[in-house]
Amino acid sequence: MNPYKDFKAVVKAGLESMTKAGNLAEGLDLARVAVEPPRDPAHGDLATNAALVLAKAAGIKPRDLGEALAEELRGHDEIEAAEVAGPGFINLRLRDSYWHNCLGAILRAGPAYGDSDIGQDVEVNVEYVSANPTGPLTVGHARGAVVGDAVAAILAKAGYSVTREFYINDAGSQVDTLAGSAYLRYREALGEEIGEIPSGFYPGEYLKAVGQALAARDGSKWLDRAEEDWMPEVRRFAIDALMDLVREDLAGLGIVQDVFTSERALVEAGGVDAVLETLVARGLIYTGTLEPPKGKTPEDWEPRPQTLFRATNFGDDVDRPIRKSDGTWTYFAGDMAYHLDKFRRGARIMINVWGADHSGYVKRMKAAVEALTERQARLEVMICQLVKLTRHGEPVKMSKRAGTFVTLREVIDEVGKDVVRFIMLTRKNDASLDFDLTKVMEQSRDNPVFYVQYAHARARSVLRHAAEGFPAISQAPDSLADGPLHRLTDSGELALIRLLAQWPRLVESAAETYEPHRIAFYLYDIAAAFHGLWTKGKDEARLRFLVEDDPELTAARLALIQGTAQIVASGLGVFGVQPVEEMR
RNA sequence: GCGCCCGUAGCUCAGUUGGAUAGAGCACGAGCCUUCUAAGCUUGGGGUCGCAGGUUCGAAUCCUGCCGGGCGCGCCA
Repeated sequence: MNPYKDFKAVVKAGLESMTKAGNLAEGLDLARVAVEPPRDPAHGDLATNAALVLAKAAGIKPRDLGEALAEELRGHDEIEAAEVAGPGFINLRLRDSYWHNCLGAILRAGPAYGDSDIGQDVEVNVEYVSANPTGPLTVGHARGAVVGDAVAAILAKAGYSVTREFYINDAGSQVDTLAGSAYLRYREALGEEIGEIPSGFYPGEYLKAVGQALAARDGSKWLDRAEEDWMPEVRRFAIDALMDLVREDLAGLGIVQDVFTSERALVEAGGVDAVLETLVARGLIYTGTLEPPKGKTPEDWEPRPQTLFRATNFGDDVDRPIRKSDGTWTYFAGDMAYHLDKFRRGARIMINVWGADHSGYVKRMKAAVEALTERQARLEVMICQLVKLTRHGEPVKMSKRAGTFVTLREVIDEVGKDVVRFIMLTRKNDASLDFDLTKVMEQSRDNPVFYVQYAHARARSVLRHAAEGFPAISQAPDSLADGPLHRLTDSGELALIRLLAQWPRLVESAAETYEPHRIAFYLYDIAAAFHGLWTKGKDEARLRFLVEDDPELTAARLALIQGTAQIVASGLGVFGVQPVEEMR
C-alpha cells in the first residue's frame, strides 16, 4: 500500500472522468503529474501539482482547473477534503480510516513492505571496493564498500537483479612491488637480516605473515633464484594472501560480494585482444600523437605516437592511450575488457563506486562502455569523497609513510561495524564526510546512529513490557493489523503512520538516484516522530503506549509500535545494520 | 589552462528530481522534565541559498558567466 501511488491513480482517474465529461482536453501528457507529501503538514496529507502542470496545455487557468479537479476528487471515499491552495496545488486530506488501513497493510506485508518492481529485473552490476590487493583496507575504502553494498541492497529491494562485484587490480606494477616486498619478508622469515625496508617497497608489518607463510610452504627454494624465476609464483602467493586479508576486512563489515574478477586473468585469457579487435573493426582505434595538457606540461613531455581509443566520439575530452611503450596494455585497456565482460555476463546498468582520485577517469570509462555495448548498457560512476577521521574533533593522522594510517579493522574494533556502516551512509557520496570516533559513540540526539537504534530498541522494549502486562494481546503482526486501529486518533500517531507509509516512496527514490543517504535521514525522521510520541506520554498519561484499563487502545498502539520497529528494521536492513533490541 | 565535484543559519548538514512562508541537529537565550529504558521536551532569535544575469506561472534546484574550495589532467592503478 503506497498512498502516493494510489492517489496518483485516483488523480489520473479524476482527470480522465473530466475528459469524458468534456471538461478537459483529450490527450494531455500526464507524465509530470505528481502526488507528494506537502512540505507543510498543515496543508494536508497529500498534494498534487496536476492543475499547475496541465493548465497551459489544457488552456485553463491553474486555479480554475484545480477547483474543477478538486470537486471531482471530493467524490472519492477516502478523501475527506480537497482544496486548492497557492498557485494551484490541490491539497488532499484523507480520512483517518485510510491511514489505519495503511498501518494494517504495513504490518501484513512485514519486511516485504517497500519492495518495488521499478527495477523490472534489469540486471545491474555494482562494482565496489576494487582495491589493489597490496594492504589492509582503510577507512577510505570502507566508505566505497558500504556505499556500494547499500546501493546494491536498495536496488535489489527496488526490483533490480543485482550482482555485487569486486575487480582485483592484480596486473600492474603495484602487485610486482607487493611481490618484491613479500620476497623481502620471505628472506627475513628464513633468518636473513634485511634491515630497513628500502623505499619503493611496502613496509607494512602485515607482510611478515605472508613471508612466513611462503617460507613455511616452499622452504628455501626461492632463495638464490633470479627475480624472474620467483616473481610469478611469489606474486601469485602474495596476491592470494592479500585478497584473503581484504575479504576478511570486508567480512568484518558484513560484506560478501558475489563475483571477484581478476584483471590479470582477464588479460591472460585474451580479453583485451578481443576488445581491441572489436574496436578496430568499428574504426575506433588509431595511432596518433596527443597534445600536452594546456597550462601544465609535464617536465618530461615529449610527443610520441600511441595506440589510441577514439573516446572523443563518445563525449570524452581527448582520445585515450590503450598501450604502454613497452607493449603491455594500459590499465584503461584492461578496464575496457572488464566492462565488456560485465556486459556479456548480462549487465545492462553498471555502477562503479570509486574514490575521488579516480574522478578524472569517469568520462573515458563511460565513453568506453557506450562504445563497447553500442549503448545497450549504461555506466554510472559514484565518486566517494574523502572521509575525515577525527577523535574529539581532532584529526586522526593517517600517513602511510609514517606507518600511522588507521586500518578499517581498527576502527571496527573500536566502534563496531554497524556504526561504521551507518555513518558512511549519512552523507551524499560526492560530499566529504566527517567521522568522529567519539561523537559516533555518544548517546544523544545529534548522533544519528544512536538516535535511530534507540527508537528501535525503545519500541522493542515497549513490546516486551506489553507481553508481560497484556498477555492477552497477540503481538503477531497479522493479529495487530486486525486490531482496533481506529483507536489511533492522536495527531502524533497519525503523523507517524503517514511517515511509515512513505517507506516505499523512499526506496524508489533512493534507488533511482543512487542515494542511500536519503534513507538515513528518513530513519532519523521516524525516530524523531516516535521519540516525540513517547515523550508526549510522559506529560499526558492518556498518551502512554500501555494503558492499563484500556487493552483495546493498547493493542492499537502496539500495532503502531510494531510497524515503527518494522520499518526502522527494514531501513537498517538495506544499510546492512543490525537493529538492536535494547540499549545497554 | 582544461575537466569533474562542491558552495544553504555561527558550526555540521537536509531540502521530496522545478513548487507554497528555505528546514533539522549542535551552539546561544528562556522555560520545563525524575520515566512503559535515563541519555530529553517546549519555545525564541538567527538566511542576500557564493555573486550576477537568464529560462517560466514558479528557481536553493535548470542554463550562462564570474568568485571561492576539493580532486584529476599522455605509457600509475
